[in-house]
Amino acid sequence: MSRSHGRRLGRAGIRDVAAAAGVSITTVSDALNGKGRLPEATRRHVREVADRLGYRPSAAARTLRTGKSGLIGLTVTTYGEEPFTFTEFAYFAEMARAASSAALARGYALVILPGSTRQSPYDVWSNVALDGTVVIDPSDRDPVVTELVRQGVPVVSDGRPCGDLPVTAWVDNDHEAAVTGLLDHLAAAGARRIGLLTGTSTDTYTRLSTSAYLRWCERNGQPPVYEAYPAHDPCAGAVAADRLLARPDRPDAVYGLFDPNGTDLLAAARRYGLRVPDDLLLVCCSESAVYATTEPPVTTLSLKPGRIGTTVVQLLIDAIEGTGGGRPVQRIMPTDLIVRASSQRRRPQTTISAPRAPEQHS
Amino acid sequence: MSRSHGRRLGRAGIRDVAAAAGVSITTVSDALNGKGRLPEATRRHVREVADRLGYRPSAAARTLRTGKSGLIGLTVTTYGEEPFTFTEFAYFAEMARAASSAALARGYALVILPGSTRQSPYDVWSNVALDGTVVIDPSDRDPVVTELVRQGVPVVSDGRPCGDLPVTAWVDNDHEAAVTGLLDHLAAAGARRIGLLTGTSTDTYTRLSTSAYLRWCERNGQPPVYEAYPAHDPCAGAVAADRLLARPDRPDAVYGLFDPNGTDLLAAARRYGLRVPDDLLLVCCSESAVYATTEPPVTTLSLKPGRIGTTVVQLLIDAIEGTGGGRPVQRIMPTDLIVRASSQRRRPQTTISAPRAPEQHS
DNA sequence: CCAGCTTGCAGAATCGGTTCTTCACGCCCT
DNA sequence: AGGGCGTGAAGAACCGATTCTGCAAGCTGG
Repeated sequence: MSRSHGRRLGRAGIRDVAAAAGVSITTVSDALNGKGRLPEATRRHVREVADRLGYRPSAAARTLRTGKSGLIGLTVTTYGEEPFTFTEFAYFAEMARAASSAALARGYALVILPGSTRQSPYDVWSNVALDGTVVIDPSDRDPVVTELVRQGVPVVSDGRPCGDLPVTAWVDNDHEAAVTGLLDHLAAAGARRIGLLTGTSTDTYTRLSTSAYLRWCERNGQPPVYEAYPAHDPCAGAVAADRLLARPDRPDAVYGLFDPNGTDLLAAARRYGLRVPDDLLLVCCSESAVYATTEPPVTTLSLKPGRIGTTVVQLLIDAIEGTGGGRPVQRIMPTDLIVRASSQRRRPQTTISAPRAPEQHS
Repeated sequence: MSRSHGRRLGRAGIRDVAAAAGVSITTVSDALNGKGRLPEATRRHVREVADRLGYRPSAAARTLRTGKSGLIGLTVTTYGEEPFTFTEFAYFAEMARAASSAALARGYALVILPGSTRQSPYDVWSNVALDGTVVIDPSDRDPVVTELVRQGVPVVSDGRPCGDLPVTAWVDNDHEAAVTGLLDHLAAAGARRIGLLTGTSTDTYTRLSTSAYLRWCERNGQPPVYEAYPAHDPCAGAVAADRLLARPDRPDAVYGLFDPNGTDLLAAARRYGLRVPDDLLLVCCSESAVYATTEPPVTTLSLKPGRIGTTVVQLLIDAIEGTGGGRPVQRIMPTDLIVRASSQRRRPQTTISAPRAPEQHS
């Protein structure tokens, strides 16, 4: 049974299968991969023997030979010490979930990698064979991206690349349209002075959203009222929310760019005795479901991270497999304004009904 | 400059470096890996040439030769169609973040893999070379785990394995102690009849928590009051919360086993005109920061997923590298009851205070 | 002066598949 | 009978590193 190969404990190689089936390794490979010219009988026989031996082809050997690993990198640009500090935790989680799902559906797996790279050629990045990489919020002249592209590895980014970063493709929301639409919505609900809670960092999301706000203010003859804070600091948000509502030119509506802004603003409003939505209209950008059940429920702008994750992966795999046509692609994805009580002057429905009325004796 | 190898666009191999440096490939390998007997001058020279050529060793080749890929699988048992449907979304996200971080710190990367496997030897699982795998909530006789162990791949699980699943090691919370402590806390706050919102599924978390509740009730002479619902259905939770508060033997305190239970119960309490915490004490198990800013803030039981993720990965890498002693290991991790207003009869502090106390992270 | 050790490096086997090339054989057709 | 063709399968190169073995030169000590 055992060949000269001396049977490494528990693993059968292709040579073992070949020997056991009485054929050559070429035949085994062809039979299992559906290639070559083999009668169905031989294929079946080989498959049976392989099954019996519990044969698993070596991923490393296949990758070495074919140059395809079936692995896709996923990385997010980080600001602090931690490999992953997400200001948009729910966003990232959902995006990663969808991306992973889409990749799996096409036979690829996602590898989570750090945003930075050590200079040495022996960091994690070069220790894993990647067919391509997804980069979330790439920074200007990102060294990882530059290096990957130099190596000929396709890179697709979530978020427009800053500067002249040479990504293969990118996907992003239409942030300007989203902010404009949202401000129009608030204005239609009666807002006269809309404030903004924004960030101090220079990523494209913050930049585009803020400039869209400023332009909207200009077009509508409203003086901008905003507070900026370092978005990666969880405590700073609450302070900034407080500051915004403490201003002498207190806004009568606020849009918060980041996920926790909604609860922070709600808390700040309570402290100042402001009723939402009566005294203050509220919208924030969030993927979190909790805003459906806050008191009052808060209108949110969803960036649809699931759709983004799926699209990013599709584009990347298309590029990897050469299915994508070839030229660089950019795709703009729609956002979704989920209107709830916090942004409507006149509450749609004040009587509270139970999901299943407990007593229905009328 | 170019050798017989015909310079594949953009990639330099070890042979190219050897040729350019005027040494053998053995010397290049040894110099770059700090092995062999080489004078520092030669090492430096080789490193410089390698840098100049932008040499990156092939991960596939190294993996094939050494048998180590530096890759760790991460998988979660799923219940529905989706590769990832998390009832405990925040839990999983934080756990994965910490696990990824810990792995990266030790030179490994995490690969996200589906919970199931297609029968064929050609699914994603066998297409990637794994040094080990982390399994979250493995089900009874999980085929993936069984197969991996058969292949000699170390497997560490988050959550006690059901049945006689042969994992290398596992990590879990002390769910019984957590529930008992939490119920004691509620009783100390004045609760006379504590209700439970639990799940219908049979995973160990649900099982252990529920049985701890039942035993506590028995010990304390309180009749159990609970409602169970399919935890993977987001809507069912709100209905179950409502049902629990609609019962004739309405509890004066409730513990919810799942993350959304807090907001659901808060909403249900509002519908029935119950004030929290005056008429109803509330605790739920959650990793979400939103409960710090709800009205009122809700006491939560944190399972400390960050710590679990870190520990799981440490144990796994120890097993991979043989550092771990060898024998199977199980580790019980503490939980953390974050006491807020919802579980204290007498509100600790009603006056308006500074924005928000920095919440303890992980 | 030479055995014996150390130092510095090269050769070649090896990991386990994929795939290109070759080849034997049987059959059909002329 | 023999050339051409189609079929089934084997041989061997190859992917790009790691690593074991070997060997020449230089040095030391008896």
